[in-house]
Amino acid sequence: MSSERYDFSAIEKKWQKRWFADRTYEPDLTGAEKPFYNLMMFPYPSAEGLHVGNMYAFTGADIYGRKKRMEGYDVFEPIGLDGFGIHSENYALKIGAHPMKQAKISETRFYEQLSAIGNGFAWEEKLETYDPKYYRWTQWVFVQLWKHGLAYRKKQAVNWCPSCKTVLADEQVIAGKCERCGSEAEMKNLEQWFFRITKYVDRLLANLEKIDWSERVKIAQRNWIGKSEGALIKFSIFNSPFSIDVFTTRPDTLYGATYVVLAPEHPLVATLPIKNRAEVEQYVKAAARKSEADRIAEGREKTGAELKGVKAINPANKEEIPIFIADYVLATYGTGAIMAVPAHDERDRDFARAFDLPVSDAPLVDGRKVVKEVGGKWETNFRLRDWLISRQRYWGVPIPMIFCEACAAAGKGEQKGMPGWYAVPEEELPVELPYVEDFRPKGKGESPLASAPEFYRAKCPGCGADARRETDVSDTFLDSAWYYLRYPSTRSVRGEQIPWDPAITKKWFPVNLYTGGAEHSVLHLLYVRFIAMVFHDLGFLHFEEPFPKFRAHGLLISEGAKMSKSKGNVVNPDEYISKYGADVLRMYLMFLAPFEQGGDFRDASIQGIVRFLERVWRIFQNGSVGERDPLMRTLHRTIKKVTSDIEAFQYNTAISALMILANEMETAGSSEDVREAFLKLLAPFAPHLAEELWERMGHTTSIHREKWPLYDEALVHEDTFPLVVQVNGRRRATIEATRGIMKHEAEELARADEKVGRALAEGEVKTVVYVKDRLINFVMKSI
RNA sequence: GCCCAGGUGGCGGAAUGGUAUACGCGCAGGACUCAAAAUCCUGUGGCCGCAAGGUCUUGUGGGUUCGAGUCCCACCCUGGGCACCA
Repeated sequence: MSSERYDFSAIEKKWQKRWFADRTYEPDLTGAEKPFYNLMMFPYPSAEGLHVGNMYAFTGADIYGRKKRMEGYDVFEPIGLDGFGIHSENYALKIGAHPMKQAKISETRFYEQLSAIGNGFAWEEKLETYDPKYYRWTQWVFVQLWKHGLAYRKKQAVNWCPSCKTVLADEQVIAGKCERCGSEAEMKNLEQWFFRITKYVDRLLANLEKIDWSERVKIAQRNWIGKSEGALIKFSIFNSPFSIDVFTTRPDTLYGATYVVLAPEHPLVATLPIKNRAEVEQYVKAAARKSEADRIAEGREKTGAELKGVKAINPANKEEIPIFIADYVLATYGTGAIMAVPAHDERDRDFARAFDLPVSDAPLVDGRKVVKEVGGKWETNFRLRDWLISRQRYWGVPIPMIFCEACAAAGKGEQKGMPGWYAVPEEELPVELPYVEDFRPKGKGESPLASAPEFYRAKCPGCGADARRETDVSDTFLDSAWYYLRYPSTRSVRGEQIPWDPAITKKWFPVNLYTGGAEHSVLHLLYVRFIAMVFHDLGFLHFEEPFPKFRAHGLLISEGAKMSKSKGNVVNPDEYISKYGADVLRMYLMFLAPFEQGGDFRDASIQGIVRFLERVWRIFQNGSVGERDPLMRTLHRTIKKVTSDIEAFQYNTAISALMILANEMETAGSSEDVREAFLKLLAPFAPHLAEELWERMGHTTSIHREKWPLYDEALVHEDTFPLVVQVNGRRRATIEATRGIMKHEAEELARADEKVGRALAEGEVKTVVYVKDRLINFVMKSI
């Protein structure tokens, strides 16, 4: 018996090096016969390094991919860095570094860490979003949207983060706060670039029914899209040519509408002949100053102002009713005006109470009929708004647009309604982000690039006159909205001339499995679907849903709370990898709870996995027992369980099954066959150890390219089963019985049991329920 | 307020409507050791009992069923998401 120690550190380093040199995880991108694209959300290297939560996510995805590879698929598991954008820039600001230099440092660090976790990454196809070779195509994506009328510029009230000093998309404002830094977002009226995601709203919603995604993520997208069906009803204004269109989902309450409310920003406010103009304008101004957060902080007490001198007419009962403006009505939803029904709507009731308005007790009517009677029109509204792309920051993809004063004055331009604006010609891409010493956000609604004349000076692509480049950069979520399309084409010869190679794309898409965090439900996962639909419609992609199967992993918490630096409970994987090894950490993370559930990281129980892998090591140090094998049935049961558990992302129970098998191998001994099969089952979870023991068994090729074991259904069960005998549903005995016995045989066996006999003697048997190969239940008459 | 997910031993968790508590952690006792660590063995939900055994137990209360952690109804609690969207 050898007593060689399990030197995980040497073993893991050895195999990581060998796999890389042997290109073990590099599929043949052009010739693969059974492509399987196993994609995981790439990390943003914003902080000190990889988070144990990243490792949790990557390991879970990798296990699935490793099994697929062993099932004969050509698995492609790429990795990269989402290193452009506010998160990386904020980190650079915090540590006083320049983001362009810091990116290189973070890159080295992240790639080192990502190498150490033992995933089957296809390193040759890695990409970084801040690489001009990559963002050249991000700009190209922008240009395509522009050319097809899906990118436009518009002045409107937008979210502004006073700390990040930039505008934000609606999706990046969480409960009134900036998604990145947590500052309260303000509203500002600014001219910005938008993507017309709302054009795709119907498909974004309808396709959710067709894709296999974690249900909670689908629900989040549905809520965010916020479809509601209702009616558009016209309220004319007494003695006036004007009228107000309102949107309501409850036309059946029309008789109870006792006043009308406009959003403070509603255009009619300026037009109507209002008597108390000064008072109204004061309210409009006050409302404009308020941030979302302010409004929430006020406890939603209703404020507003009556528009004196005008009255609206309820089209149902022809009554004259007052008109108000109030900030509880949003300018950006519906028509920016509502009919108020204080009897049926809580918000209207609150407002009516604050302003002492009468509440009507008019009964409900048939909504369909009343809409017809008053000449209303059925309409569907969505809460989803267009995607705000501009950011007044430095560290991002420059928006590839040029504005020409001369053309604007002459009304010339590339797109209707956008005089003076031209896309940078595609052959001139990328518009490279220049190194700028003072990259800090300025807070004046302009990017730092607006202070760099050598950057913004350009010639107009239309007329050749001196013109000015757009100086804002694009939202980071644009970088990640198409990255998955680039991976397989990064090394393609044609990848120099086109963003994604059509032949390779046809072969590898759509992505077979996408794994990532649920926190991106309405951010990344919505944008990426939108961009895919656009390129599908433009004929560049053969699919419109990029990820037919998506699984959200659970959240890994620590000490009962979400890991965060301020709480000081962030777990760094490095120390665990150096102390226990990547295989132990991988298995520990996967063992603590179901993958889709997440769990609490406690190092106390990591010892169980340490013991397990050391036991496995020990088993393989001892010789095998030869041909006759007592473990065949346990083995086949384990193969079945591990196979189906991996498919269902239930890695915790798969590991438990492996433990049971290993325990039996240690006590009963195991043959070569059992050992080989065991190592294969272990390989996705502990790839280094499995590979090492595989080699020591005399194999010269990688276990990760071996065939996944198959089970024999006939061997999954024992010949006997424990027959549970119940009397009135209470267990009285357990008898070893032959599988497949008939009811009368089981009954005979059961009656022969002394305790059962005693229980049956107490009454008369009414019925006997027999569940094959499981239990028999005597139901007594007395009950 | 609305929408999800969940509530099971001291802890993480396991259970196609069919032996609740698999697997692991922890704990207790034992073996090995001069000793410790490591390892191995045994035990480990509560209550009653010397024991055999009995009995109760999956957030609470009802229901369906021969049989409910699992299905139905009501409620309580925790975590997450959305939130003045008409």
